Amino acid sequence: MDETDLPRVLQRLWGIEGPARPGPKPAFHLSDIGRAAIKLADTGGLAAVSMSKVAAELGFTTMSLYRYVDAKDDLYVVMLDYAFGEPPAPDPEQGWRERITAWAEAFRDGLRKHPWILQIPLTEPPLSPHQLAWMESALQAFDGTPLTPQDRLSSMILVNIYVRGTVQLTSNQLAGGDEAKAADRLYNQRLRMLATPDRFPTIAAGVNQPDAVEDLDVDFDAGGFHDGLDTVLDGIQARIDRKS
Amino acid sequence: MDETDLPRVLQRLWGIEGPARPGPKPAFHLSDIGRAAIKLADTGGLAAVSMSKVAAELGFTTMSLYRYVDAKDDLYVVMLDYAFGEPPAPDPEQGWRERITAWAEAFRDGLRKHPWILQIPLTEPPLSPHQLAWMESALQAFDGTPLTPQDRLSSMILVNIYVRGTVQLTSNQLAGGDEAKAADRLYNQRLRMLATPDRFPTIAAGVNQPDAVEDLDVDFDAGGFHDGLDTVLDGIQARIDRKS
DNA sequence: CGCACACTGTGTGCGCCGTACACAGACCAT
DNA sequence: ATGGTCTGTGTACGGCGCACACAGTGTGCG
Repeated sequence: MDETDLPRVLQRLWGIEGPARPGPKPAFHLSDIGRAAIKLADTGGLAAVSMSKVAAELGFTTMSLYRYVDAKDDLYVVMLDYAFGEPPAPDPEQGWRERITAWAEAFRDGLRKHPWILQIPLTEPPLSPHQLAWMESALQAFDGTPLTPQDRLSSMILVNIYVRGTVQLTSNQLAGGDEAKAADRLYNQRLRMLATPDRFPTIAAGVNQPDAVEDLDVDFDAGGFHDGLDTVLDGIQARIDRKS
Repeated sequence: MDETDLPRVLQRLWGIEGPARPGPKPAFHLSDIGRAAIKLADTGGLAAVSMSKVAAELGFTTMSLYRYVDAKDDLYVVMLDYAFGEPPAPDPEQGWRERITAWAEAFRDGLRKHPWILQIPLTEPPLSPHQLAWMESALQAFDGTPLTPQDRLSSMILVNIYVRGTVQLTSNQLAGGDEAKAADRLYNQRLRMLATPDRFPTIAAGVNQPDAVEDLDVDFDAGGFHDGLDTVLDGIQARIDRKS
């Protein structure tokens, strides 16, 4: 029940600080670490984030970071919290479907902007300030529906999972346009070669059909994201209908 | 178009081997590497899988692995392929919904058995033999529906994403029963502490309501998995209804 | 007012990682 | 038989996360 049972990083992220203490004042702040690490990850991927690189970015030594962060995993927590920033405010004049769609788009945009987020192994449920803010924002989208709090939570998780999954599938080749199209063509070509009709009849039928030129993945970048999202939302709609 | 444009690991996984060549015979096989690595990962997580550990498990030197695998990432490909094994055969007497449900359960069980799978950063679309077999199995579940091949692919991806997401959320605390319940209680307790009603009214309302004892995550272990899956399938059902 | 001491950032060093590269021996095509 | 290629091995390098000892700093207490 005491707030001290929180991990130290979370305490610091929430601004829960003990009273003034003896010793020199800290030379920088957790947010500096977060900013530096995010900058590195945005340009070089998560692999480019190391304690020494972050420290060098700040102009300090590697070990100095450990005064702010207990371990590398804590650094990830900090990065996640600062990378998301503030969620969009739900528009009370819209329906739940438009609201959660807007939330999903904002979430997707955030993940596209910081693709390394999906490489971070998620070990704990979200508890940092901005993560809770996004959670709150998603839950508010279901205001006015007959869904129970538990239902709203499940629905939010469903949309969350959907966005994470689709972005992960499409962000493999992060460059848009031509490069993605080429990768897609290569994949279909390889599928056509490997998925022989005897062992993989359905795949072969899908990939060899003459009407659609190319399949898979890339479509999620265009309208595919909304198509899939609509499918998920249709499922939630069915749950709503059942309640009322 | 030539099969040689495949990555070497995939060639080997598919059994595409060149003709007999001079030089000593290989002392072991890709499958040995896969088995050893999976054994290590099952007991110690993905972090316990290193080139040297896998080599030691086989009784060879670290560098010998590089005769079979070009880099660490290739090792992951091998592990994935052998970890999944053969997918369940779709029962032709069942409807699409039961078939895809059975597939999702089998997939979930596989992920639960090898939790490290979700820690592997997926960099390429699936092309290994067993992965294609699972893909084929899922697509066959939609036989008899009016869905186009593209629709079936999207639907499969949707279910795939759902299973991956839910298992990832629940496998944080892998031990079942008491431990998971304790972690859930702790999480709710922390939420209650941090999600103040002024800034997080909806979260607070959900977590403070008196009727349900605890929320989140754990429910996915029990019936929650099927609830969420049914929601997704309801969405696919809506798509089917629209087609016919 | 001064001082004890908790706390700051620093330096050194350890063990582990992935893997590049040179090498000696094993084996098949000729 | 033998040439050439592939095998597994040994050594080495740079980078990683982090434990630990250290000197300097600044506050609260006597």
